[in-house]
Amino acid sequence: MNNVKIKRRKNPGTRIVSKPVKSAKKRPYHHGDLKDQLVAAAEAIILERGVEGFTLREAARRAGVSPAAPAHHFRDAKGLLGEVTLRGYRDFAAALAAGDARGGSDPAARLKEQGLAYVRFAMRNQARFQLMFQHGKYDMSYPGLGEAGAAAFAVLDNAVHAAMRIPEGERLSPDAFGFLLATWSIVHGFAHLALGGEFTLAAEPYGGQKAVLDRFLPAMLNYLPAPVRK
Amino acid sequence: MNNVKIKRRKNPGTRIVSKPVKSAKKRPYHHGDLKDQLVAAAEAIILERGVEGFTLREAARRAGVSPAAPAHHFRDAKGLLGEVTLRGYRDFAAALAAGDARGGSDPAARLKEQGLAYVRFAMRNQARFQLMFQHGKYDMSYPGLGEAGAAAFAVLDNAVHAAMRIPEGERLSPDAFGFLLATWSIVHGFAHLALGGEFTLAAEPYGGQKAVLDRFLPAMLNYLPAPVRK
DNA sequence: TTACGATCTTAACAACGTATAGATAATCTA
DNA sequence: TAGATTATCTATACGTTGTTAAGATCGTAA
Repeated sequence: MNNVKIKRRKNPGTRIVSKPVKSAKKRPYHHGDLKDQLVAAAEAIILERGVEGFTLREAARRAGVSPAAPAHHFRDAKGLLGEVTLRGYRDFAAALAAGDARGGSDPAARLKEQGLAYVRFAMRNQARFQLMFQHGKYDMSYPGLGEAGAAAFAVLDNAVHAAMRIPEGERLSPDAFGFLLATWSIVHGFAHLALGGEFTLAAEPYGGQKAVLDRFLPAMLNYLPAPVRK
Repeated sequence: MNNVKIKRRKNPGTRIVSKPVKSAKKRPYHHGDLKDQLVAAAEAIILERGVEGFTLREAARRAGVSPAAPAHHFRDAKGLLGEVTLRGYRDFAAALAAGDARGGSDPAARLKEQGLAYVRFAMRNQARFQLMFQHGKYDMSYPGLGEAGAAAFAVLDNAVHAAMRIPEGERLSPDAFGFLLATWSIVHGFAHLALGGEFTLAAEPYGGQKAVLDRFLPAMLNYLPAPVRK
C-alpha cells in the first residue's frame, strides 16, 4: 500500500505545490497558522488522491513543517482527520438546516430540500463526506464529533416530527421512525453511490452522472413516501 | 496511521492465530494453497481490524510465508484485495439472485426479497461489503471485477424490467430507471448506514440495531414505490 | 529581565510495501 | 528416467510511513 511516489521539488527555486505557503519572506521558526493549514492540506490531499492517499507527512510537507510538528496540534494522524471530519459535520448540519429552511412551512418540501442538500453537500465536499462515513480512518472520539453528528441528525429528526405532526419533545412513533430510516437511507444511499461513481455506467444512456443529479434525484425524492399523519 | 502493534506469539508452543495453518508437520518449502489462504487471511484481518487495519505483511504472516511470497500470486497488496472484492461481488450477485428467486413470480416480492438479501449480505459479509464500495483500497482493474459488478447489477435490472413490464432486451424508460435508482439507493443506504453503526443511537428506543434489521427493514421495503406499469 | 510554556526541528525506531537475487520444488520434455 | 524449465518461496534491502524523544526557538507573563 506504499506506492513509490514520484520525487518532486526538482527546481528548488520555483514555486511548487508542496512548498510552504509563507515561502515569500523567510519562514519564521514558528508557523503561526499551522493547525488550520494542516486541516486545509489534509482536505486537499484527500481530494487529489482519495482518502487512502492521505499521509500525515505529506500534510506537514505542504504546510512547510517537519513531520513531528503536527503532534503539537493533534494527538496523531487520526486526530487531524478527526478535526477534518468535525468541520465536515458542522458544515453538513448547516447545509441541511439551510435546505430545511428553503422548504418553508411545508413538511414535505422541507424533507425534499433536505434531501437535495444532503446529496449536494456530498458532491461538493467529497473529501469530507468520504471521511465522515469512513470509520476507522479518523479518531471517532475526537472532542465535539458526537455532538456535531447528533446536531446533523436532529435536523432530519425535527423535519420528520413536523411531517408526522409529533410534538418536538415527544418520541417518534415506530411508524414515524421507520419513515425517518427510509428517508435517511434513500438519500444517503444515493449520495454514497453517486460519489463512488456506481451510477456512471448505468446512467450513460440517460445523460450521464450530471443528468442523474439534476433530473433523477429530484424525481427520486418524490418517491419518498408521503408523510402519513399516523 | 502506523499504530504500534502488540507483540504476539509469546508462548511459541501453543496454537496462535497468526501461526501458519499447516504447522502440524514441518511446513514444506512450497505452501501449496497460498493464494486461497491469503484471501482468507485478508478477510479475517479486515473483520478483526477493519479495512484500514489490513496489511499485506500480516496476511503473509498468517499464511506462514515471507512478506515477498504474495507477489507470486498478486501484483501487489491492492491486487490481493481485488481478489477479495471479486469473490465478494460473485457471492453478492448469487445472494441477490437467490433473493430474487425467493420472490417467485410477483415482481414486487422479487424486489423486496432482493432488498432483504442486499442488506443481509452486507451484514453477514462485512469485510467484503466494506471493501466493495471502498474504491482506491483495491485494484479496480483486477481481472473479472467489471463483469462481476455488472452481473450483480443485472439482477436488479432484470427485476425492474419485470416490474415495469419492459422486455428484457429493451432499455428502461426514464421513469423506470428512476425507480431503479431509488430502489438501489434506499437499500444500499440502509446497508451502509447500518454497517457503519449510524443507527445505533437513534434506534436505541426502538429495540436497537437488531430490531431495526428485523422489523424496520422489511417495513421500509414496503415504502418502495409500488412499481407502476408506465 | 527572566522564567516558562507553546511551538517547532532533528534524529531515530519499528512497521510497512515492494523489488532483486537466489533457493527449492514441481512439471515438462526428450 | 534424466535434464531442463518454470513456478513458488526465502533472504535481503530500500524508501516511506507514523510516532517518539530530546533539544532549539519564540511569545508572553511574572
